[in-house]
Amino acid sequence: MLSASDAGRIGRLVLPKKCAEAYFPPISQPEGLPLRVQDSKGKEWIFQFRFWPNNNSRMYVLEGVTPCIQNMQLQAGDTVTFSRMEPEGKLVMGFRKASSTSQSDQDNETSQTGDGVSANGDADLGPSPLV
DNA sequence: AGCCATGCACCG
DNA sequence: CGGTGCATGGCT
Repeated sequence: MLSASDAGRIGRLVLPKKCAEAYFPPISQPEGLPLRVQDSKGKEWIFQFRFWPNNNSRMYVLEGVTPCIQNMQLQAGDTVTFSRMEPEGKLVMGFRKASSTSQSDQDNETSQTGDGVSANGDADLGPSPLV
């Protein structure tokens, strides 16, 4: 879910650590990687996926999200979802409006391979290995 | 004890 | 003066 700072004009979106390490490629350098993500309209966005050192851990952040957020008219409280299409590894994104009164559910139904998320055989091994 | 949202200091 | 990168505080 987008926070005020996520939706603000800073252009940075803080990513939950668990989500980042589960659905995005592992990165060992703070600069991270440029990610190509496709939305439900087929439009493609490029985000810089990186992290900041925080305490003894990391804070994962998506940079360059402002054009996407503006194009989708997202605001704080709205929910953004990411999924990985296997085996392509293609990233797709969807969003759900926070307006509880008007159920503007979008959900991304690309109906491509139909495989939502998997290809993760190391579920119960603990934290993802780094470097 | 750790995470995450945000404040903020330093650097251009 | 604005942004990046980080630290801190609130909260779980």
